[in-house]
Amino acid sequence: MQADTSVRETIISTATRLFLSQGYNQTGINQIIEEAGVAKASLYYHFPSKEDLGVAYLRTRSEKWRAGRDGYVNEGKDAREKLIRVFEYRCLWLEQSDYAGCSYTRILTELPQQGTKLNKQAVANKEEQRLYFQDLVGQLDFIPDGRKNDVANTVFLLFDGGTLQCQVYRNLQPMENARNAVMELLRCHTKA
Amino acid sequence: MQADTSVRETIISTATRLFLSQGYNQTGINQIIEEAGVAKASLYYHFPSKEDLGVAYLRTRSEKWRAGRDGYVNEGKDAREKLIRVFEYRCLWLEQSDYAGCSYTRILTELPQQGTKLNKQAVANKEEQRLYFQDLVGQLDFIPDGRKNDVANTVFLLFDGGTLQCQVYRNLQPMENARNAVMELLRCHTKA
DNA sequence: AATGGTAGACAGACTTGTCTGAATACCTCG
DNA sequence: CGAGGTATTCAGACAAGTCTGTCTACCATT
Repeated sequence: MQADTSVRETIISTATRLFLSQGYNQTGINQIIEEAGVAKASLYYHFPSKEDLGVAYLRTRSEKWRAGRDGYVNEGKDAREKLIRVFEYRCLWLEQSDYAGCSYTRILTELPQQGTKLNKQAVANKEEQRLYFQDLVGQLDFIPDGRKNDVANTVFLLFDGGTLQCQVYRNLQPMENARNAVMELLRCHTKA
Repeated sequence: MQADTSVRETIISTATRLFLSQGYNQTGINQIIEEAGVAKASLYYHFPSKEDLGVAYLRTRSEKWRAGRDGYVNEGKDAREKLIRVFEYRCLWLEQSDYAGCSYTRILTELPQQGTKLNKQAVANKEEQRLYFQDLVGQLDFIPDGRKNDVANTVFLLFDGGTLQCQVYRNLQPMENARNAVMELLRCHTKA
């Protein structure tokens, strides 16, 4: 088999589909290997345990998200436009996964026990998200330095709230509301 | 046994503690009966299945939340104060559960399969939450009728985002940020 | 020979739910 | 008050199925 359809990647993409649609805990190893069409020994050859597969799933998910996001967002001409475009790309992203929500959050909710490899990976991914917004808001020159943290926090809250509610209601309205709220928030700041 | 320490309620309160700290899927019937100090037959006498226990758990959680919230919130003198107080009570609530987040959201994430009793109950509880904010924002007379829906949606997004992030980061800062964002949002509308 | 893969039996632990059989509490009616 | 019937609770064995992970034995390509 070629590298782009290697067994390892087949396993990850099948696991991704199942974890997103059914949840991590409700997806068994046996279902993954059956639907991926690989042997159990092959799975355990590439991943020492289900948890390690879970970590690889989160890492892959994060890479894909960042790549797609950056490609879409960087077409915005300034930081303000870019920030709005994050929310618009999020809509595409959520639609693609059939409103599966945020994989990091879902893992954290399914496996709340702190300190495990999987939990740590999810927290790290969430942190990357937070820093991304902090960085982008930092580039908004019409916001005074003393207020940038507040704005970044609010944007992050709206992003997480929107993602969560899109998952719950299975449509894009909450994310569009979140985008509108961010636009309104920035408009308020240009006036004030 | 008296009604206030009935076996049924002991089971629910033990299940609540375990579901919140470990998650629904990762808590077995056997652990619940052991820690509650009741016989397995007693659990199945009161609840036909684990899922029914889960539904009772969500209902009880919702009742307690609404009672506590209303008691705290109704000390506010007007709708604006009340809205802020919801976020402040949420901080107390989250602290009490050791940052377990929103039980409805967690169930929806752990059991994404639509149509089950438990999933339906969780969606219904979330809907109650949404309507509560809609009602409260509707009473804000300084907001034009045409903008009330937008404001209510934003408030709901901040509430869900704050709850989620408090769960992730295990501290109250996100909820306090959410409260501040709501105050700012309302201030913006009094000016505009 | 080494590498990466297949098929599937198997171990051992865990899951929910059922069942037996007895004991206790409560409530109503005489 | 007392008796009988009903509702509730107990302890725990058991069924039937699930789960992760191990292992053997074999195959194909390099």
